[in-house]
Amino acid sequence: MTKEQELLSGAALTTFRLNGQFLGVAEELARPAGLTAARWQVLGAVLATPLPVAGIARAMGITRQSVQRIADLLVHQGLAEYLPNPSHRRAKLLRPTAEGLAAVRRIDPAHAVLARRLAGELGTEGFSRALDALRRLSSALDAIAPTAEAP
Amino acid sequence: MTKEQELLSGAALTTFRLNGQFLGVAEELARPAGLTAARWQVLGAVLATPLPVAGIARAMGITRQSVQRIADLLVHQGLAEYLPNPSHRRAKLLRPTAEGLAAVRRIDPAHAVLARRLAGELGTEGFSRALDALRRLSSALDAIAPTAEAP
DNA sequence: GACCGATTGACAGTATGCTGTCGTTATGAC
DNA sequence: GTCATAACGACAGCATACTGTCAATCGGTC
Repeated sequence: MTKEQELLSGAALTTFRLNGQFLGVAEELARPAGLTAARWQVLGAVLATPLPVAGIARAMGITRQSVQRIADLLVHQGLAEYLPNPSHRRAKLLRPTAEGLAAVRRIDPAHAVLARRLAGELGTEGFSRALDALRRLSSALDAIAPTAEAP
Repeated sequence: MTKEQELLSGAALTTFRLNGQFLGVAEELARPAGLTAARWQVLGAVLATPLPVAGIARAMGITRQSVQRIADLLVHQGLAEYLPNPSHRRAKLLRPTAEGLAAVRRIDPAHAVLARRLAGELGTEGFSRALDALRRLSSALDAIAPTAEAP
């Protein structure tokens, strides 16, 4: 195995692990608010401005179908609602309800505590550089592995 | 939201995206060899030395149940086999068959090409530093969020 | 104004990972 | 040597994400 291959495999494997770790803590943070990590994430995506399901999917980098499922659950749960979209009859806009907003806000304190602890481990500076590294890696993957989205 | 919270959310969100990207490329690489990303990963874990399912799970940082499922599929597919474990009657050791080894080797060339392209984007040095950042982040999460595994 | 391609939501099927629970097997304390 | 505890595999059920397919809608072209 070449050195580059070791780096690629290491990065992928570590990312898989990291994904599990972040998912775990997100799930823990969200549970007391009656949310799951995925629902928190979708709700978070429309906190600032309502978006259609496909738009949320693009913002999150996952498929519309996955977001659709979560969005329907959120609406059914009363944490979000669909608004008519003036510019597209089918693509209704998703927006959190008051209850949904309250749920997200309830997560905030524990989220802040965890963020502070992590920053304590890495140093705010190191934390910031780690995030940069993640973003660069993601961009590089986008650059070399076009997801068949290039028309 | 505090600055630390922005960093934590950004890191989590970017990791989720990165996970999807690495999973996607791994799936693409593995498919021509008749493997999936998960099967490739499990097979890769026992290339050097046979391990019981629970051992693989620990090495990969996921649950034994998930590994068990994949391992059974690999055995059923003829790509791996269970060996009697001298030191534990139930915990049979998983080992790739000749066919399993061949499948993994078939992935190698495309893997090398992709690794080289990614290294071209990031620079080998930058790639290496990115991997370090991933590992530090993972360790920091381990340090502050014990997965209830501390007796 | 009619047509064509792209976007969107709906629905079905599949892969992966998780939790929870149970019986079996090793390991260590006594 | 016995017994409690931990580790392990087996099985069931759930959450998330993906692919594939189809009909409805929108936007631009002619």
